[in-house]
Formats: sequence, structure tokens, C-alpha cells
Amino acid sequence: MKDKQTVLVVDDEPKILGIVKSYLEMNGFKTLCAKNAREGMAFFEEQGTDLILLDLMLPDFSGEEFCKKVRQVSNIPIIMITAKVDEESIINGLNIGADDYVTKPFSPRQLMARVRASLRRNKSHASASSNDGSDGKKSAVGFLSYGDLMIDTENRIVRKNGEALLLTRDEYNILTLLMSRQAKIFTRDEILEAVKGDDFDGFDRSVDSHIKRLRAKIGDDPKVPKYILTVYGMGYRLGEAQ
Amino acid sequence: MKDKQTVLVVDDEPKILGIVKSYLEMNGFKTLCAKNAREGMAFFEEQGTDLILLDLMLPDFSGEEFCKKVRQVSNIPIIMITAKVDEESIINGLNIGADDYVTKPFSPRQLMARVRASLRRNKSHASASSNDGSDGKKSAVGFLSYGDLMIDTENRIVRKNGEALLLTRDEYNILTLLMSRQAKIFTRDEILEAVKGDDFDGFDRSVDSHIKRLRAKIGDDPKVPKYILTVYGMGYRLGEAQ
DNA sequence: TAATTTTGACACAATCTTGTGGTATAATAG
DNA sequence: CTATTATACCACAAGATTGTGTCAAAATTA
Repeated sequence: MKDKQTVLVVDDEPKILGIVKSYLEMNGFKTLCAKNAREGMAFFEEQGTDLILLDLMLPDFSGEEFCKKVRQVSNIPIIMITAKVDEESIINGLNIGADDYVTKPFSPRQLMARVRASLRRNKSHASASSNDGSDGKKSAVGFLSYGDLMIDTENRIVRKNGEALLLTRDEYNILTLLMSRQAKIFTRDEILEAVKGDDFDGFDRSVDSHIKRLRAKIGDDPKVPKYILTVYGMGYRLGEAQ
Repeated sequence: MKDKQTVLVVDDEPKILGIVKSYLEMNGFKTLCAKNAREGMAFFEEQGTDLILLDLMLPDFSGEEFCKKVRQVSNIPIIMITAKVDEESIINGLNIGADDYVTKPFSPRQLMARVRASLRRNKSHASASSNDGSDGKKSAVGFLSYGDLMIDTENRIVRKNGEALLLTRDEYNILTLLMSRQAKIFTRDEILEAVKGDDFDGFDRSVDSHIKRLRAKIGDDPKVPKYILTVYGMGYRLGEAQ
């Protein structure tokens, strides 16, 4: 079903190169390792890759230039690797054409998540991706729907009976999460992880606040919810009242 | 349906040990606590664990050595606990074979998320889980069925003739337990242990209450039960009247 | 910087769930 | 058949969980 995807890693620290390589390969990717920009360019031009992991601090010429050069001929995802302190370069990097970044030190989990996300995002642009909907109703690519709710995921617009709702970022993300797997019960932790990332250290109850606001906006009565159901002791899920 | 998974925590700070322990146990894990590497090795060798949480700064021999030793014989996930500043050791740790890390201070959520993610990842590599169905009917993964009852274990939905039943958490867990091994007689103690954990200190009688409520919800007449049978002097089991 | 929006926390009320005692009923043993 | 033991049932209290209003902190925008 799929050929192994290739990731080019450009970093001058051999340690990081080694770690990243081994984790990528553990996760089924083919890797090309370059210890400087020149080498990286060579790989990129000769072999072709599906994604580039790029340290911005390189010995020969800068990651920025590398990034620019690649962007002149290709749209493949580029993920920067930077030190956390260096916010300036992050902003700059994103400006120049990188798709995402990870800050050192990063966990394998984090890295793989970013890599997969970038590849997914890129794929969906390149080729019509299937809707992945697990046995749900068929729907057009880029749309999620449930009842009279419809989400245009491409443009982040939520409509109820055609009328656009003004959702905040988190509200939108939560609703999209629930809609993406309509039967599944999402625990508060899962919701927080999906929406805020796994280093959020607030309370579970903030999810309740979001759900409250969401329900209000989509016109769902908490006593008799039609959309967002509470599963006592577990979490929330989308579905019809049972 | 599931044995409790065991996590070995190796840390010389009693405070952290205590906190981690309590959160793990709250989340349904069995924990082994070791305050130094030697103790940890002993636990690992004698008891076997599913995951190790390892502080890299240990009094006797270093976490690195510990990690290496474990890696010589096992692939179980190892998550490092490190101080935030110590980037060097993080990189080093990942190099040596740790799977992930959390930096102090960490939130319980974060910790649990990492633990679960690591276990999930490891499991999917290790073995395809089977349906375990003891000579029962074949069924799709994620479903249990008996008569006109069906449980979608993925989404925690119980249906009778297609109609969803509203079960509480404990009711659901008990029913799932009984359904998971249809012929087996479960004693009240077994039921309590499976549902409430082994530190529950209530009475057996509460199981009766649950059974009563369950029977009412699934439409089972206690005088002539079709689903949940009482085995006098023993407990309960699923099955047809004898 | 100021104004506005968004978000997280908290307290309290409302709701749901569960454990328990007491008693009635049923099953078993003698 | 009676005594004994086990289970069913009920009502209610205790305990958990969730909903909501409010407010302050944080983020965003002007």
C-alpha cells in the first residue's frame, strides 16, 4: 500500500543525527543523514525526499538559505530543529517557508507526531485524500458533518443550517475532534492533549468550560444535549441522546 | 479482560516517588518503587515490569548504566525523568535507549500521557492482540455479544436489539466482565476487584445492588434470569437458565 | 499601550452514582 | 418441615461528577 517515505535529516550534531535516524527508522521511514547544508542539498537534488528535518544552525551556509533553495523548486514539508531560546529564528524560519519546528530537546514522540502531521497535511494538498471516516456517512473531502452541523475543515468554518458560527480556536478544535470520530468517547485528558498539547498542566475542568461555551454556541441544551453528550465518569462524545 | 500493567519507578526523591506512585495507581497501574538503581534492577529482574520511569540522577550507579543493562535484555519502554536544564543528559538518555522523557516539574497529565503513549507504541510492536474469545462465537474486534445484547467496547455502548442502554460505569464494567468469559462464574470478590480495584473496602453486598440495577436495565427478570444468573453460594455468571 | 477576546480557575448548585442497613424472600441442609 | 444461610430489594445517605456564573489572567488585536 505504501512505499517507505524518505526523510532527510540535516544536522551537524552527530548525536542528534543518530537519535533522529534511529527513531525515524523505528517508525518505518527511510532516512538520509547530512551533517551540513551542502551534503543535504546534494541528497535533496539527487535522491528526492518526502520531508526535511533541518537544523537552522549549520556550519557551512545557513539553514535559511537551505530552506529558500528548496522552496524554489519544491513544496515538501520542512521541519526546523532549533534551540528553544532562539525564538527569533523560529519566527524567521516559518517566515522563510518552513512548515513546523521542534525545539531542542525534543522527545521522539513529539518529533514523530510532527513528521506525520506534516506529511499528512502535505499529502492532502497534493492528492485528494480519502475521508478516513470510520464507517461514518460519506462526505466531501475537507468537510465534517453531523446533523445540521457542518465543518469546512479547509477554511475552519462551522455552519449550523448554513449559518456560520463564531468559534474560538479551542472550541473549533474540540468540536472537530469530537466530529472526527463520532461514536468515540473522548476523556478530558484526550481532549486536552489534542487541543493544548501534552505539556499543558492545567485542570481537567477547563474542558467543561469549553464544552459549556461550545454547547451554548451550537445551541445544545446541556440537560438534553443533541450534539455533545456527557458520558458520566468518562468524558464527552458526539452522538444522539440514547 | 485486562491484567493490570506494572510500572517500575526509580527515583531517589521520596516525594516524587510518592506522587508518581499515587497518580499511576489512580490511573489503574500497579507500581513498584525503587529508591536507587540497585533496588530497581532487583525489581526488574525478579518481578518484570511493563514500563520503567527512571530518574537519571541516582545515588548508586547512574541511570545510564541502568538503562543500558535493561536494554541488553528487554525492549520495554523507558521514560526518563530529568531536570529541565539538563539538555545534555536528555540527548544522552535518548541515545542510550530511553523512549521518551519528562522534565521536572511535570504535571500528572503529562506523565500519564507519556506512559500511555509509550505502552501503546510498545504493544503495537510487540503483539497483535487477539480476541481471546474462549470458544465463544467469533466476533469482530471491539465487540462482545450475547443473545440480543451487544457491547461496542471501543465506544462503551451497550445495545439490546440495537437500542442503546444507559449503563453507569460500574454497571458497564460488570456486564463487560461477565460477557468477556461467558461460562465463568465470577465471585463477588472477583467482580469487585475487577471493577473497583483491589483497594476497595466495601461490602460484597454492593455487587448485589449493581446486579439488580443491571438486570433492571437489560430487562432481566431475577426470578427467571436469561442473562445474569445467580449461582447460589458462589457468585454470578452469564448464561442460560440451567 | 489600551481594548477586546479568549481562556483557566474556582465556588457552588445540580445531578448522577454507589454503598449500606434493614427486611423480605428464596435456597439449602438437617 | 424447620433452621440456617444466601440473595433480592428498597430507600436513603454519602460521595462523585458535572454544569454554570463569575472573575482574573493571558493572549490577541487595535
